Amino acid sequence: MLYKYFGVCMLEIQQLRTDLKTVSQNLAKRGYHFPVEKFNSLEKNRKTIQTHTQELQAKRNSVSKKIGYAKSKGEDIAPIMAEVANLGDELKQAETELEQIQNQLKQILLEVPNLPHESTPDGKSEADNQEIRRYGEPRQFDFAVKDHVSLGESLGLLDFESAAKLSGSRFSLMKGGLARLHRALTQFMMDIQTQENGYTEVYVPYLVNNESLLGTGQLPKFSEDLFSVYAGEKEETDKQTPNFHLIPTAEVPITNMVRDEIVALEQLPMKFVAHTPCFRSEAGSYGKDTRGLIRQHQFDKVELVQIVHPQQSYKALEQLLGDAEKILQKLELPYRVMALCSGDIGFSATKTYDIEVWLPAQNTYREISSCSNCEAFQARRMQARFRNEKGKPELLHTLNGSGLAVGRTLVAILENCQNSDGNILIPSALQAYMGGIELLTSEIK
RNA sequence: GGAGAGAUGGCCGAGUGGUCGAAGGCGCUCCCCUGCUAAGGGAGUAUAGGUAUAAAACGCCUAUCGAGGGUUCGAAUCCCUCUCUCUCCGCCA
Repeated sequence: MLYKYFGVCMLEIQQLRTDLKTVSQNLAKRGYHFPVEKFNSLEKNRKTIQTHTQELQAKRNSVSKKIGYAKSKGEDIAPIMAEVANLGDELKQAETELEQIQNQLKQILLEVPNLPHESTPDGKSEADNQEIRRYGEPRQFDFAVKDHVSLGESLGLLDFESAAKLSGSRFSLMKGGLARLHRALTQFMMDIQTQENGYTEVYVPYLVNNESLLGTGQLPKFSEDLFSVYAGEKEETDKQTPNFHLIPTAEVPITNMVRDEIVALEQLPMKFVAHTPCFRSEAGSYGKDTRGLIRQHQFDKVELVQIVHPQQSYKALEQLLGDAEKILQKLELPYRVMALCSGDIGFSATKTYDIEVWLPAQNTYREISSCSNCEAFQARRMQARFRNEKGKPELLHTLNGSGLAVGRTLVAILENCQNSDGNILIPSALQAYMGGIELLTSEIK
């Protein structure tokens, strides 16, 4: 296991060793400063210690073989034994040293984000993201628009007070037609993705272990964003390490399906969709989107994951994006597609498109989906491979995207489809999922 | 929760202290043979890391038989802990 660690780093360890300059320059584009000096000195040490350790191991192995051989011939083994008298201690010390240094390297490498793809625009923040296209025209209202909170509350269908009583801030409680609309939306999204876009529906665990989160890149760096779960009654002192974490996105369980697997070429591409709740601590977002359903500790999402041949991943990204867009098109909600800049893409991504839906009450577009190609970044961490054309194991490429965030879609429907009387016109694509109801009012059970 | 059984390469499966990285089979690749088809013969076929190199191939070395520790000159094999799977009993939506 000692030598397995480099499998978990972000890049080929070879690339880091031979072309560190380019790598750190690329990382700088996304605002990450690779600790070059520290890495180099650790690497130098690693090299010396590893060589030394392996020499000692080789010696031990050859001497042990000699002993076995001599013994089988009935020869005296005492002189050979003397030869290796203190080899054991020396070896153990070297192995320990090596392990320590490997661990230090591993710690550094696990926190290194993915390299931005060449097509990812350079930039520092959200402000530098590039608009790719727009769909639909924001509707012109001849009355003062309400935001989704006032709409929901005045209909008596959205109850933040109860949610706060039950759980606290950043939770919500929906009733009647609104709760049904929420359910209808998820069904609608799932049906489109499975029946029209070719995704296979999966039902996944909502509690996952550390390895899974390490695999997709949420750990070790972003543990403060997660909710932890400690099973059963435990002593306080045991509570250091959680048994599970609640998933922040279904990307984690779905993508990890291929962790430590070698899949057959014919199985590619793999396309999965799941509807799950997502749980995020939203640490560090104090004061941001405090009103309404936009930023919650718990929200539902329909998640798309593709596991593909490396040569296909950018084509797959465009396809995945289109699959997510289709939902908004069918719901007739105006949106735009943004290419995130190097400073704004997520830890595991090389390239990310955000879909932003029009919210009239905020008079702006807000993120409703994020579609990313992670190339081999997650696959390397997960040791997720396929057997390529030459029969050799090769790292897969993984992609994920929301198709869509259900709560935010609900917000968009409320705000975009509101009438002057505060009732909501249900998009025609959803009416079948609402038992034919066309207008959302306070009356619906 | 109680009692038992198990985890070995892409797959199946042998292996209870020494030249075992692992028999045999299946699958796969290449070659030969056979006028098709089927069958047969031969060779090859794990992964990762290190070393060397401009880079690679070959070679050499190291690690890996669920995971982690221990015993030993030497562990797939013995001991301990954990995880997972299976069977039976109990409990349970």
